[in-house]
Amino acid sequence: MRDLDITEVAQQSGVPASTLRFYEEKGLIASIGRRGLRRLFDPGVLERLALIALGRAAGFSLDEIALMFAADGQPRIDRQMLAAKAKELDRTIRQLSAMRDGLRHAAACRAPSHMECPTFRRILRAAASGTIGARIKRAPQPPRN
Amino acid sequence: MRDLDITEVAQQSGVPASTLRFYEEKGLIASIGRRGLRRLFDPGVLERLALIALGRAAGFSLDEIALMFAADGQPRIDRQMLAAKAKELDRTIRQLSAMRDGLRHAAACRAPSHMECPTFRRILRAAASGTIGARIKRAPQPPRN
DNA sequence: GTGCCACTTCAAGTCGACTTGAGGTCAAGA
DNA sequence: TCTTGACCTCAAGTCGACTTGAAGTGGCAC
Repeated sequence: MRDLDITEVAQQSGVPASTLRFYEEKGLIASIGRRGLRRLFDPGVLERLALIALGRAAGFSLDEIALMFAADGQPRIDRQMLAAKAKELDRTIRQLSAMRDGLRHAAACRAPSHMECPTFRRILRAAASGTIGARIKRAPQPPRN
Repeated sequence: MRDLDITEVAQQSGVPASTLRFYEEKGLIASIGRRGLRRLFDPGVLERLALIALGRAAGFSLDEIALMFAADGQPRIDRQMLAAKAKELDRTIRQLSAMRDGLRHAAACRAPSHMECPTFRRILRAAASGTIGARIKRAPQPPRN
């Protein structure tokens, strides 16, 4: 398979060219040359982009993902790191599940106002004691377009 | 219960004073007066802050949360909106669960490199087809301090 | 040979939710 | 009365992941 220019990579990966340039600048991907000004990429970049997408979806920052690639360019992913992230995700999932159940109840509840619903007030207390004043990081979001 | 000044609200809610000022400016909370320069709040602001924390934890933006309070200051929460958010959360939860399972496997897998593990490659393909090029919103995160 | 146009670089802007800093004010204690 | 120090305002900065805009360049079709 021959080299791909940035537009082809963008098309095949769904990642905008501006993002590819940004990723290159960050050291997440590397171009193997130029045709004129135009960057050329090894087809392997597609797998790499998939790996990056995977990491992002799992909640890793770009900087963390960058660390997962050793100097030789081979992914060198720390199993402890993965386990830790899995645990973190699990905690998040349990929180979100509780929240979802609460929302569902609140949506279905027949109390005239949510403030009169005991379940809602219970959730509220939980939020007040646990989540209040805590920094929030959000879950996957639909594309902007 | 008597009125609280901003420091008391901060202490009792765990929300920094700077954030309280910010929320007031955004119209999420209201002070009921001043003692000198110092803001005074009705104790009910604590419940309101809990409600805001709850909304944030459920993934609502501050602007969305602001809309949930009618002009009279009473929460007027649309049940459809709650149901929609519950559904959205559920989708997120399922995605995160898949990701967690994948991470767990990758962490435990004995293949010499992740790239040689079929399960890992399957997850990778999923990420490539679904998540690649999609905007990400992250899940709850520990406080910064 | 020449024009087009998609690429290039680099700097700056965006978004959301706050935080930080400089300079000002005022209630309360000594 | 005077000092202290915690609050005040308003503007600007931060963080992460990109996007956007202006100005430049070079391969390719004609």
